[in-house]
Amino acid sequence: MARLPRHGRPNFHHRTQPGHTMSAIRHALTIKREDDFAAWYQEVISAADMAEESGVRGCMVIKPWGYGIWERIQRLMDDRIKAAGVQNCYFPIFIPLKNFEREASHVEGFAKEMAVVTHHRLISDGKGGLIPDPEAKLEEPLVVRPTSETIIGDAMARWIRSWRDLPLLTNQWANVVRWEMRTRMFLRTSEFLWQEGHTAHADRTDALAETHRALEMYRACAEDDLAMPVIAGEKPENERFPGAVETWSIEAMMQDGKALQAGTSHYLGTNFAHAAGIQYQDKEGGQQFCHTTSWGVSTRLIGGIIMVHGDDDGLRVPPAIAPHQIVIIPMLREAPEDEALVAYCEELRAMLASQRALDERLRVMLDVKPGKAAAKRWDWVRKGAPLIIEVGSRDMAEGKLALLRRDQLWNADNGKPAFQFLTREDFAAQAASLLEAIQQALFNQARTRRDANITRGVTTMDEVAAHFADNQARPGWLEVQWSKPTGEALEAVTERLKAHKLTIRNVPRDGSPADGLCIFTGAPAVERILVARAY
RNA sequence: CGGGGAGUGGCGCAGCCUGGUAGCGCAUCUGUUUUGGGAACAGAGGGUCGCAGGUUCGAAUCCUGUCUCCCCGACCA
Repeated sequence: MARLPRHGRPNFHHRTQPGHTMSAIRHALTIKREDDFAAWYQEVISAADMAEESGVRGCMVIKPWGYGIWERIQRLMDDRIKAAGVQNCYFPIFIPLKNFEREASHVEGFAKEMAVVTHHRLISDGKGGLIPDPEAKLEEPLVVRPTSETIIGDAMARWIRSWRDLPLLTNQWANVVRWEMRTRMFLRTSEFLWQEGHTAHADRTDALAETHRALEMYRACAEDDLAMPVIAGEKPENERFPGAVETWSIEAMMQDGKALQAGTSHYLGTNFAHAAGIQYQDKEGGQQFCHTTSWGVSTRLIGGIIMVHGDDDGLRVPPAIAPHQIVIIPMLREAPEDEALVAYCEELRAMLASQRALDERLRVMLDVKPGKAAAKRWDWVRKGAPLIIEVGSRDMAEGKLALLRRDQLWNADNGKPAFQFLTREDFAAQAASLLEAIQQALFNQARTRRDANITRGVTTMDEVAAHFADNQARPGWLEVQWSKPTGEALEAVTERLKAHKLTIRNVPRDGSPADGLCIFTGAPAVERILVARAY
């Protein structure tokens, strides 16, 4: 597959549903999840018109539907951030190289993937092209931020004088650049959009509390807003953020059973405080180093939404983050009667738009773009609008409409779209609760699938190997017990896991205590870990 | 960054080996007939064949370089 699949009307794959009589569903996508998950993922992005290639390696153009979803995530996350007393700021995209040299493990972690600006002017190369002007070389190269700990650390050092200035709670919404070797739309792009929280505290206890507050905020956003169940826990030492003392994550299970790190929260100790000189005078008059944290979620979340909620007909957007929760499609015939039909639909839109669901006003779109209703319907199916309404002139005469729930698209009996016909008033009366039901249903489906694909009780590496050999289609995750080796012993463990393409995801925060032996060493286990293949 | 594959109208592809100046399906536009659930027929528009060099009378086709995408690996908040 050299390019993204088409998103026009597919050559239909007729499929007989097992257990049903001769029902053949004509899906809106050409590729099924079970046939080629990676190709399916790309087809969803293209078919839902979320993003496209830009021509620049690893960088994508995020189109209105994809960006609209990001704006919804931003809005809801920003509300949560501000509710915690964190204030938004903006810091420069260019960071002096020397900033990175101050924190050894930080630079070691990021040096391999940093974009560097070295010149500030172009000149003609004499052959019709442009080259950086050798006379315009920067005295000190500037790094395009891969993350902003170092430059925000400088600011914190300036802003913090006394214990009264603490805690200092900041956040910024920004783009960052990491020169990735292998990119995938939304999941790993060279440039991505994110939010990075940076906080400074008087002591370890406060900083750890903030680390956990952010983690819990991410769990709530993922589960309540994105309908994406996650497991919050601590990363093992080999997976820590460069420069962190503790790294915590939320991990979500994709429909192919792989794990996606959907958000991270780091306790940075005093590492960055020492590097940048972030100090305060305590109540006794002594100078103390601050304890800092950082935490972030990115446009990667959108990739997670696709792989958690998407189906063989495209994306399914949870109502809380759907740019349009309800799309009304009048069945226009390019005739005079269209005017009355649009008016009827506009009245419906107004009835809905004044209502609330999921603590917000309903977002309703009246799609009056010219074109056949059926074609527009499938466009919105592929985009994943939660509720799709079609109204024809006869519906209007009867005061009715046709309703299609994106999460219950097909009538299993005849393989046709499962339209419900109801009066405009009846629909308006239940629209809000329908949206809330869809939000819940998407979450429940995802949680049920995840829980069914976490395997516990595996106690030997032979069983691990057998599990992944026997369940290649969707191996899911394993929860195993271990003795938490460190240093070289941990490296030996990760090497053994790597043989099965496995990684340690995290130590679930709410997991049961250990009661057995370490699967790697046979020593008494101290905690349970999640092991999985990952994006 | 290593190995493999691929770039030809909006999308999916054929043509390339054996150079002769671009074709198919879908989509789009127009017309007609239809139409209550993903309409049919007819006609039309749309492409400097990723980009740059080279070979040649002539390059989508052969050669070299380069960019981008996909898969596997390494790497990776």
